[in-house]
Amino acid sequence: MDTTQLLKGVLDVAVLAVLDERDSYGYEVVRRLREAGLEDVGDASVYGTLRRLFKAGALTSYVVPSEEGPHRKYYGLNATGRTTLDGSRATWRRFARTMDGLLDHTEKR
Amino acid sequence: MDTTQLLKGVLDVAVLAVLDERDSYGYEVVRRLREAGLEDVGDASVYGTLRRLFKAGALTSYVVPSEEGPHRKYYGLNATGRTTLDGSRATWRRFARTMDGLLDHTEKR
DNA sequence: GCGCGGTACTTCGCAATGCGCAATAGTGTG
DNA sequence: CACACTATTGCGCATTGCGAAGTACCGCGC
Repeated sequence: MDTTQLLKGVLDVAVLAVLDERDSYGYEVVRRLREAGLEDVGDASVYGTLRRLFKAGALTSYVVPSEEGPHRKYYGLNATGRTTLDGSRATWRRFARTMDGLLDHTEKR
Repeated sequence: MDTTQLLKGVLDVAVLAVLDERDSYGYEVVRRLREAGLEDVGDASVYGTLRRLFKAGALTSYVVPSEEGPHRKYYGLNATGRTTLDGSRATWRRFARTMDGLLDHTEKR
């Protein structure tokens, strides 16, 4: 089953959530999301989302040269990002409950 | 808060769910979805979704001339539609629980 | 009869966003 | 050296929800 369309609009919150736990860089965010259960998430989507959120002013960014490989571009939440996260989390919960209600209500007995 | 992106990929299931309860036509589907809590759903989206689902072979369709207004194009689930609904419902639940887990896990204390 | 509001559907084109793919580049392993 | 893994960027595509406009049919009040 394809979850691509379900991810729309949710990837933002998901990325903000893992960054709220601790600063991270693209490649690692992908791994953490997949470990959390979002196994089908594409790497290009995450990188794109990070850039978008940064451009929207929700994230800070700093490059950390690594001696174990290529450099890493770390991202972290700023005040705006935390506010966005709180709002999006609430929106998600309202929405998810609405959908649950709709699907439960009509489910065959 | 904008739920447009959240609707992506979910409108299908929502429409299938209300049609599973009983046959309906576009205009009424919109009303029923809004009453169920999806208040921001656009009418063009629903009409589009109905056409898409019909084209995909999940729906039956029959026109009922109405003496109380314009004709109504009724849609109903066929076997394929019910199978699709069952699958999508399960997919939604798995996905929603994954997201809930991710958001709970990282929520501020 | 005429305008108005509500019902009901279609078509058009746009905007947002997730993704595949290719390119670049550094590191360590066989 | 070829290869795999890490790490990022850019390009272009597909999907899909939506706004706007147009068509059309109905009953109601004036």
